[in-house]
Amino acid sequence: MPAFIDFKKELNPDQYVAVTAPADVPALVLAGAGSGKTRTLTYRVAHFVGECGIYPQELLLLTFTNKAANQMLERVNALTGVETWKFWGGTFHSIGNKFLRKEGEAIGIKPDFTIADAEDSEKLLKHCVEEISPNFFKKKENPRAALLKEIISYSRNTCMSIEDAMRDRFSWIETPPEDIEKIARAYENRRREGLICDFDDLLELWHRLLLEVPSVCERYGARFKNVLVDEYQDTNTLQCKILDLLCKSGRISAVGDDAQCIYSWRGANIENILRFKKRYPNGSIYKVGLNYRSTPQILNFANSILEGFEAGEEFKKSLTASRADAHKPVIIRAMDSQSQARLVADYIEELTCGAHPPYKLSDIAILYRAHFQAMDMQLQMQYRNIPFAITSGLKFFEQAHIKDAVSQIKFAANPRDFVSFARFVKFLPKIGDKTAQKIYEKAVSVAEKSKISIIEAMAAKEVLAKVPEAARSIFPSVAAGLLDVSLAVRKSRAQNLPAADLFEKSVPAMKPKDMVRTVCDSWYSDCMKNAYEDWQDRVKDFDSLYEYASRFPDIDMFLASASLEISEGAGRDEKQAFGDRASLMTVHQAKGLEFPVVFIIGAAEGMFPLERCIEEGDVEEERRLFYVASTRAKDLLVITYPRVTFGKGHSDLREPSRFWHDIDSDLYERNY
DNA sequence: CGTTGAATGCTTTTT
DNA sequence: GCATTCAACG
Repeated sequence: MPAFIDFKKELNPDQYVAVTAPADVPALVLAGAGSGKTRTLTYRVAHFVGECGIYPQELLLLTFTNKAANQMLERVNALTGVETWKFWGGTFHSIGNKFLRKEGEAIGIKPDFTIADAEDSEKLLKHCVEEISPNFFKKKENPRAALLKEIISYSRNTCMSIEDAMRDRFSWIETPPEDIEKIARAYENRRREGLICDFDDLLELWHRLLLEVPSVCERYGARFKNVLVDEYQDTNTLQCKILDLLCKSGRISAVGDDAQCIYSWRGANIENILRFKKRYPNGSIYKVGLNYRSTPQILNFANSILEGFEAGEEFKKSLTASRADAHKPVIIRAMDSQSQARLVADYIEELTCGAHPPYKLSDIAILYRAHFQAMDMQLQMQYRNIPFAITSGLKFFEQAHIKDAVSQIKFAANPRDFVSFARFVKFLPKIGDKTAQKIYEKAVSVAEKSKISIIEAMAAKEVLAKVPEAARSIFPSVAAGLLDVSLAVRKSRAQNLPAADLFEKSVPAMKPKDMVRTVCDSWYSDCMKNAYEDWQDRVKDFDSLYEYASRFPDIDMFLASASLEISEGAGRDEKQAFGDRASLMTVHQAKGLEFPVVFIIGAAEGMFPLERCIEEGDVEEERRLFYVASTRAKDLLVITYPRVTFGKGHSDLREPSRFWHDIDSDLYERNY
C-alpha cells in the first residue's frame, strides 16, 4: 500500500515546486551540487505515481549509470512501495538496448544481436582498416585504432560529419576525412553483417527507430506520461534528439546542473541545458539551490572556483549553505608525489585513529584527475595497511579472463560474431589471428554447404583439418562445449516463441549460470594455468561470474548486462568493498557521490588541469571538474599537490593549480 | 605461421 | 614508466 507522503513537509519550498510541477509541461530543474537533486527526482516520481495516477510503467527514468537508476528506484520503492522492476529505468544505452530488442526488427535489427564493448569494437574496427586499406597504420601520421574509434564515436554522438568532428576536436590529425569516412562505413557494414551493436549503435539505431518508424515513436510517445532525465547537462546531441522524439508532447523532466558538465569529450553538449527554453518554449525552469551537503566554508570555496564562469542570466547561481560553520579547505604542498601520498595517509590515520575517531575510513575519498596519478597513493595505502577500495580503470567484465570465458557464450549465442570467436580460439596452442580466420572461414563454408549452423560445422573433419597439429586433440571438446551452449541458447530463445517443441527433449535446459559453468570448467581453465601466473585468483573470479549469472533467467539479458553494466555486483574488487575502507577514484567516477572528507590530490598545473587539456583549450571543462570534485565534500576538503613530479626521465617543477591559486586566499588555509 | 625479445610510442576522463 | 608493435627465429 502506498504510504501517505506529506510532500510539503518533507521538501523545501523550491523542491516542492519542482516536484509538483505538472507532468505534461516540459520542466528543467536546475539543481546545484548537494541540493538534494536525487531527493527531488525521487519525490517527483513518487508524486506522479501517488498523486497523479500515473502507472509506474508509464514513466521512463534515464540516468547516467545503472547504479544511479537502481538507487533512485530503490528510494522510490521505499517511499511508495512500488516495486522497482515496474518502472522503465536505466542508462540511455541500456534503455536503447531494450528498445532495439523489442522493436528493432522494424529497421532490420534482429533481436539476438551481440553488444560489442569498447575492446571488441576496437578490434573489429582494426580488422576493417586492415581489410580495406592495409597500409593505413603504416603511415605514422594516421591515427591508431583507439583514436580512430574516438573520432568516429564523437562524430556519431554529436551527429556531425567526420569532417566537422575532426575540425571540432581532432584538428591536429592530417588524415583526409574521406579516408576515415570510408573506414567508418566499412566498420558499420561489418557490424550489421555480424549482428553486432557497439555502444553508439544502441543510441544511433534507437534514434533511427524512432525517426523512421512513426508507429513505434507514437506508441511510446503516448505510453510515457513523463520521461525523467538525470544529469541532463551531460546529454549529447544524439541523446537529445532521442528525447525530442520521445517527449514530443513535452512530457519531460530534465534535471541537471550546467556547472557540472564534464563529459564534452564524449559529445556532451552543454547547449542542451542552456537552450532548454528555446527547444521547449512552453517549458518552465525551476531552481533548487539550497545546499544541504557542505559546510559554508567549502561552498564559498567552490563558488569562487566558478567565478567568471559563463552562464546565461537565468542560470546564474551560487550555492547557499544551510549548515553550520566549520574548517576552511586545507591546501598542502608536498615535495613529490610520494611524500604527497605519505601526507595524505598521515592525515587519514589522524582522522580515523584513537579512542573516538571523528571519521571512519568509509567516510573518506581520495580523488584524482586520472588513474595513473593514483599509483603512489595506492602503494602508500598498501604499505601502511590502510584498507581501501579503488575503482580502477579495469572493471570486472573488462578483465581478460572474464572476457575470454564470456566470449565463448557470446559466440555460441551469435556465431556471426567473429571477434568473440577469435578471442577464445587464440588460447589454443599455435593459433593466432591468421589461423583463427582460416578455421572460421572454413566453418562458414561447411555450414553453408551442409545447411547446418556454424557451430555444428566446427565439429566437421574439414574444419578440424585447418586446426594446427598441437591443438587438434583439444579442439573437438571446444566445439562440443560450444554446441551444448548454443543449443541451449536456441532452446531458451524458442521458449519465448509459440513453436517451442521444435527442440528435442535431449537438449538440456541451461540457465545462464550453467553456461558459465560449462564454459569455465572446460578446456579453458587448463589453458589459463599456462597463460596467467595468478590463475588461482582468476579462477576465483569465475565463482563471482557464476554468482552474477545466477541472477539472470535469460541468456541474452545476461550478455547485455555483462557488456553494459559497470563493475557493480561481481568480482574480487566488489568483495573488498565490504567493510570499512577509504575510496580511491577519479573525479568522473565520484560524480553524484558525497563524502564527509575529500582529498583532491595532484592539484597542480599540468595535472589538474591536465597538460593536454590546457593545450587543447578545454580548461573550462577542467574547471567544472574541479568544482565537481570540491563539492563532493561535506565537512572537510583537503587539497594537495606535489612540488616535483617525475616522468619520461625528466622531472618537472610544478606550480599550484590555477583553480585554487587564483581565488581569494582567505577562503582556504595553507598548511605549509 | 607463431612466438619471442627488443624497440617504439604514448599516457584523460566512460556507457 | 607500460603496452603495443616490429623483426628475427623456430
